[in-house]
Amino acid sequence: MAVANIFKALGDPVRLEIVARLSDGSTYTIGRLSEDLGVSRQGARKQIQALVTADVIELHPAGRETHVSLNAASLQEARRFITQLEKQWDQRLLALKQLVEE
Amino acid sequence: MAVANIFKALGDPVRLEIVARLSDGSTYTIGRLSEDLGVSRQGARKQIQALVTADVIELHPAGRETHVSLNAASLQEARRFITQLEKQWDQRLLALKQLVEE
DNA sequence: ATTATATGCAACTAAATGGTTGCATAAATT
DNA sequence: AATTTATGCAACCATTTAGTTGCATATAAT
Repeated sequence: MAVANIFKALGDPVRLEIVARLSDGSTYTIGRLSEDLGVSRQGARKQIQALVTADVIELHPAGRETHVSLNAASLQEARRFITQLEKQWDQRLLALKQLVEE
Repeated sequence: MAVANIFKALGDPVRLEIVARLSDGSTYTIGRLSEDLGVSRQGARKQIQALVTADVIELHPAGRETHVSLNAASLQEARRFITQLEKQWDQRLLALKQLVEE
């Protein structure tokens, strides 16, 4: 289950906050992004790295700073997975309803 | 970020498999559900408990067995969260595109 | 009553996780 | 050239996690 890695990456308050910030499309440097997360810069950096490893965000070095951006494809994959589960669920409910109405 | 707990619950292969099975709407006992997951019954039971704690599934005791069912509301919450992020992302892309076209 | 089944509970282990601090270094600024 | 800034790397620590095994217990079947 490759998508489990994406969910896992989203399953931490600090990492989810990072992703939420990036989803506004702005460009952040690692330093900027690390502010106000309630952890040290290096603590934030580790979570950023976790998101990179899970392919949820990307790093783009530029001079002495590094820009961070979202990989929207991962979000999409996660959403599609859930949508698929919900679809099965809804179909089951429909089948049950029809059974009762007979 | 309450939704982080749901993502965390989905962020493990065994747990995600459990959720995927339950999404077909069938009723499983804990024992049935624990089969073929590649871990011991107690190992599976711990993951089931983790999903219960995260409010992703529910247990319904019945005699000597316990039935397990999905809480579709949690899935929906997770999906809606991602959808919201994607929305912001898409709006940003649109704004950038318009900027270029000027 | 005995046996089989479904489940629960507890102790234990190894590895992963989330966080820290300290120091190093490359790039930009003065 | 000296300083400031942005970042990286490594060691360390406490807690959580994912898994195990062993034993207990309540319900159902024979």
